[in-house]
Amino acid sequence: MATIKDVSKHAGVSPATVSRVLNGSELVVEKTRVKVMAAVEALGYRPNTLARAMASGRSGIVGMVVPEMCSPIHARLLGEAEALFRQHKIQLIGASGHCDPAQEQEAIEFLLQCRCDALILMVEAIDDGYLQQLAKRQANVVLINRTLAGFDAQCVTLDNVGGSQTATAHLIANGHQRIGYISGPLAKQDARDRRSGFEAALAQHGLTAEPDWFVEGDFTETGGYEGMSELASAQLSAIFCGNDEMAFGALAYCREHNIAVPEQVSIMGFDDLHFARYTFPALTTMDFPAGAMAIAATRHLLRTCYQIDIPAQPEMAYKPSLVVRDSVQPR
Amino acid sequence: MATIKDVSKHAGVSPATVSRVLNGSELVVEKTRVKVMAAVEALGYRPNTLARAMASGRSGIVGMVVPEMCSPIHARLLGEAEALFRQHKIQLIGASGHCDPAQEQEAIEFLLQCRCDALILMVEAIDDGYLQQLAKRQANVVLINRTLAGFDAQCVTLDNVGGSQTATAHLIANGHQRIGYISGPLAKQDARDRRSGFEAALAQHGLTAEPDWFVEGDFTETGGYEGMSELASAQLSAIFCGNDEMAFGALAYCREHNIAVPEQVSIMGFDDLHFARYTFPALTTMDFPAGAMAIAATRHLLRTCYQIDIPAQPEMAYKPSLVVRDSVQPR
DNA sequence: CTGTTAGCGCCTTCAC
DNA sequence: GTGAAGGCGCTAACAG
Repeated sequence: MATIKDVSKHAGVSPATVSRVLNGSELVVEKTRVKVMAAVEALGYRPNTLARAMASGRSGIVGMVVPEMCSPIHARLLGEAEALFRQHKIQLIGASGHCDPAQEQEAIEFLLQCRCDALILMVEAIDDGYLQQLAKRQANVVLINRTLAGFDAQCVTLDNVGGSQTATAHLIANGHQRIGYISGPLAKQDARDRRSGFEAALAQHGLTAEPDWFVEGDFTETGGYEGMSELASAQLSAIFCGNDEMAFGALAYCREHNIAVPEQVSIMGFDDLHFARYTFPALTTMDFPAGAMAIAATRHLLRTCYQIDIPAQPEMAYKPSLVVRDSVQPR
Repeated sequence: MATIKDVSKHAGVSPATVSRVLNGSELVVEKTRVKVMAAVEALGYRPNTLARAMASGRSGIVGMVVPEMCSPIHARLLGEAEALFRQHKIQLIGASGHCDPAQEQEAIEFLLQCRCDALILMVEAIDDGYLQQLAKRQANVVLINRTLAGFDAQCVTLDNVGGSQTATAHLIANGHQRIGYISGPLAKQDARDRRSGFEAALAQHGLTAEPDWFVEGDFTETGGYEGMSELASAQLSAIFCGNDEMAFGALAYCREHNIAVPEQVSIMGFDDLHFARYTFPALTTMDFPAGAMAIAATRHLLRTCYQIDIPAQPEMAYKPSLVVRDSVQPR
């Protein structure tokens, strides 16, 4: 593969000049630039990103850690960020943390070794202390769905508590009083937040959270299915699931056991996965604007780390909005 | 950030020795190794992947191009490959080609500039000539879902024709004779293959493909929905959709228009997306073993490119298998 | 076993 | 405007 030296020989100039042309320096006379470009064409030369990064101290690489690359919501985050970064010739590299502190840390260290210019982290298991240390080593860090003392400007957050309250209020407004809750794993902050929003809304309307109507799931369809099976005998009029995937599982359980949704029981999800509109009945849920959040994180970095001039300051705090479909009906 | 030189000074040895220790060379006496490791610890030293790549001519990076990072099947491919590569300390970087020749080429060039050791390509729009050229520049290329003359050993394929035949045969075995087909965009090879498998199976059973019962969709839910609307009046007893997403759309249409599935019309999908089991009725479909295929591609590269000793030669040619659920019933 | 010497391909001062 | 020289951090011969 041709190097900058080959090009310089072919064009009869010095490597430095080739470098200037390639980097758009204005200090090159038109005639030379043409000569150089011709040589580049002729040799099919491609600059070596690695060498460029070494010499300039800037890799043009951004690392991103998500819990699971193949979960729909995380894939969306990755996809949106990648597309936008690539428009600016920046490479996004993704790694998964699997909600495990060791694996999250390993992923981050891995990315750091690649000398990423910046990091976008959606990590849930790793402790604050580590992240605080990290911020000292690498200033360009954006956190998704997590807040950290002293880093407000670098956190793209979703108001899980508020979203959950809105959802619960919608249930209550529809006349539901006996509302069950299938939670995500309480080891996760967002699961805790969504739960507390639920309970806050209940309290606000003079209802109390019955421990028997609560089950801790795992954010998967299977967890939702099993959660529903535990709640089935409690004569509840509505079930709020901590995410859509569990709602899908709950719906599957109901169908298999001839529990009519929404006639016998209303079901509410959270996330508004693409698929939510294709369940039967179509799922009423809260919208998690993952795409917008990924773009916000990306734009923030484009501005602060790459000094690319993007008009407006991206919104960093997001609120889920209610998506009304068919799985919740008035009681 | 500490460099190998800092470590060598701190340990009182040469940089080369530090390098040896870090790379597990056996030519280092235990005492030195301990000294070095202590220095590494003390300084919190992390080798610079970029520099290492430059010096060794091996980046430890594999690039992967998929059509869309956020499509479920492609996210799965990425996720599985990433997980397996990372076990071997190899970084996978993903890019999306969006089924557009220019974008696919751009993605590949981008990856090439990062000096990836190998490439896993799921590209559909780019022409054979380009890939053949590419194979000359970079020997370690694995193609997913595409065959290329002279590169059989590096293609992980799915038998779309055969899978489609199996599916169609299942429909026919269930007494269906008036079978509609909602196809993927015929610009894509897999869409064409699936269609021709369908028609071959029809012919094999003495049936002919009615042009009026065929509609070209776009592999999305919306496309399936619209396709179904076109076919709704044709009195068909079964509809075969080119992929699950279109089947989801078709199911949605039926539900909205009170067409009972499978009583009035059976619906068959293709891919077996995770969600297929959560539709109503649960979707009968063909399994696209994306995870296994990603792992096959990864293992192939681990063997051929990284000389990592993995017991068995991975299977490179996959056949979809029938997944019977509830959306297809005997006529 | 360990240190020394060269680069890997590029960018970036500094002179000219 | 352009060229020469040095160095980014590391590995890979080659000596010893």
